[in-house]
Amino acid sequence: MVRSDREDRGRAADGVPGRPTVRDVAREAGVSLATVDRVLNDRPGVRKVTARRVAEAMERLGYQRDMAAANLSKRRHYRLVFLLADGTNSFMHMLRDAVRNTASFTSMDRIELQTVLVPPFDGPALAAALDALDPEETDGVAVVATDSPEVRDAIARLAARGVRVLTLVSDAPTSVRARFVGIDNVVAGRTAAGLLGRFCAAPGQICIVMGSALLRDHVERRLGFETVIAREYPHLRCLPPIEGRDDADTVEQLLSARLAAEPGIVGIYSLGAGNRGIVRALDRRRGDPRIQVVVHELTPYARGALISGVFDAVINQDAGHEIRSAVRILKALIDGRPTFDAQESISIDIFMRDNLP
Amino acid sequence: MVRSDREDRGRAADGVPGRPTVRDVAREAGVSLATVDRVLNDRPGVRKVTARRVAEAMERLGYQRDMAAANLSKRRHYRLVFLLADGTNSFMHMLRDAVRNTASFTSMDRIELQTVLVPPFDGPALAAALDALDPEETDGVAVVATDSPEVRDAIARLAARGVRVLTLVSDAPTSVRARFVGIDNVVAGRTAAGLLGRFCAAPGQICIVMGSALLRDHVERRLGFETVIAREYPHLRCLPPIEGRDDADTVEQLLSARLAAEPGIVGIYSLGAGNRGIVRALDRRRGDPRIQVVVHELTPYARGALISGVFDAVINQDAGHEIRSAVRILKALIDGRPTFDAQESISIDIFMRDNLP
DNA sequence: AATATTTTGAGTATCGTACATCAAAACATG
DNA sequence: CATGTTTTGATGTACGATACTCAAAATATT
Repeated sequence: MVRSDREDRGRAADGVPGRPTVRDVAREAGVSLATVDRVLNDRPGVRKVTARRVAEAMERLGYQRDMAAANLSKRRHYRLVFLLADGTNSFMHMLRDAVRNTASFTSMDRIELQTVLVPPFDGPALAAALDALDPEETDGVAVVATDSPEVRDAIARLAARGVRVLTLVSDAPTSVRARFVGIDNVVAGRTAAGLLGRFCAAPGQICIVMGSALLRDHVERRLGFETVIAREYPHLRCLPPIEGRDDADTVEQLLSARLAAEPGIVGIYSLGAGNRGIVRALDRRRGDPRIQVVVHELTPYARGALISGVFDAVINQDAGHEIRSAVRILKALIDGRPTFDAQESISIDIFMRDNLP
Repeated sequence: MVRSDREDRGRAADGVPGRPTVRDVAREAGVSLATVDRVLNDRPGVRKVTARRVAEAMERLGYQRDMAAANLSKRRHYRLVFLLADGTNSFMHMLRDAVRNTASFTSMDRIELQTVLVPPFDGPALAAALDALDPEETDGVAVVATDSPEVRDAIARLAARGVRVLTLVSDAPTSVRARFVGIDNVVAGRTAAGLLGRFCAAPGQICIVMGSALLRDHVERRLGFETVIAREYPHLRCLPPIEGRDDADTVEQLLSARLAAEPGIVGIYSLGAGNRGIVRALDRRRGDPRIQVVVHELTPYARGALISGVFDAVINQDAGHEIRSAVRILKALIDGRPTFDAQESISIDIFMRDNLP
């Protein structure tokens, strides 16, 4: 009753079962190694007929280039740059830590990671940082994008000069970035609404706290959230969002004012950073009926607030996954390889007190 | 205002900035390449003083062996075997698919994956399958363990013959498996309780459906679940669990009987497989007050039930992550390398209608 | 001191690919 | 047909390690 399957594409070449090599391809195509090599690395001096013969031979044999050997030979180094936002944003700090952590493991694979910090919410500064990168010394870039025209153009310039660019966490969909690595923020907003809608049994108002309408991820989260609340939870109503610029003090001030002005608030959805401000604003109005709180990003602080019961749920994206995924995708883009998409989708994690990692 | 950090350990060796190689180590230690190689692959014929000199030289230079080059030279293949349960269990099918998918990508790294299916809930059969593996042709094994003495012993025998063994999804903690890859099932049970406790506002009984008390993961989930319900949701009471053997028909039959016998049931926690049986049993009693349902594993079927509103939440572990993690860990164990633990912890995913991937 | 044994050095081939050079062959052009 | 140009072949070296052989040197044993 024990069945067994081999999952490798074990092909017999000569006597040894190993994978086909360039030599096998050369023999199969009836050309020399040099020609196969020329085709493989598209170097000039091969007629298209010959090139096709080689390609067909590779097809027939199921030839797969051994990237480890190729890189060994090339002494190739992948030089990747991460452009992250500077400032007090805890999630950005987690991304920075993740880059540092990942770097120590990817150095074995000839992948070098570099972090560049730019001021937050500042399109021109980000564009300048992108332009400052030397395309001769950079193979790939992952950027937490501000969705502004300057940034789109700077990405286009980099891409035109042969650098692979992808956006991270916050997208700039109209740019020529090869890919976006991050969660679907509309879905994240919907998820928050699904939680908050169930948690708030009594009718009332929901206060949304966002960082900036310049950040695509914030805009998308708000959209998803408001849509689901309006459609599925008619007993709740969303107030116009507070823009706290991801800064705890600003958030505290604005939210305190709002809470004082609107006594009917039963839930808060904070979709950016500055969670300390939320806790401090809530602390001030002890005794009032319990407000349900859903926030984003499982920072150490948010974790504590979950445990103490101030926050009810946290929507999270795993910074480590995102960095590693960005590295894998950039490497694949640079190698001209396909990506393993199933592995690269970043999931929207829900954390409550009970399933904290 | 733009700061920049290099995260690679860029060391200058000669004129080129590359990493130190065996030649550098040999020079630094004042020995020949052959001796360095002997130390590196602990082959006999090196005095311990010399070995120490070499080790110190490697330390000083920060030498890191280039595994890609080493494997190229060794023509090493990592032969890994996955022992999964046969049968109708959808999650096992997802694991099988994940192995197949992963295999096509790991073959580039000289990693060959093989799947062996064994009858479910059958310790002796699993032990026999483990014993049937040829240690000469197997470098690593990942096994969905039945927590029984036969299996523990079989794992010990394999490990003693030099095969790296880890448990997958369901652990056998007292065995000598090098590691467990999977979620913390006690925490998963607690999470389910946190959800069901909030979803069930009215007092009543909770019906637990499990597969078998032989499976460690099921036992642990039950434990976590019952603990939290008893402690935090006193308006709910857990009935003695139903053992459905992960079989839809059995589950349907037993659950229907239970629902008929106990009219006060307000929630169901299904912690094993056989979700079709749950849906069918619930279909029979249309019109009665809505029962909240939390189940495990986001199979295509569970997905449909979430969308149609029969299930309220699904606790999931990502089969793809688990397989890839198992592969990475086994490879690291075989290479004698440290593992990147942050990457390898499998998270407990909560899915509701709103955040389906 | 003579011999046996262990430890070390030097050299070479190999893995699968990249890349450069030079000569030979094929093709095109006037 | 001679000439020029493009395409192809043959060959060698390199990448960073493994793994072997054979001889020399350093120890250990009697």
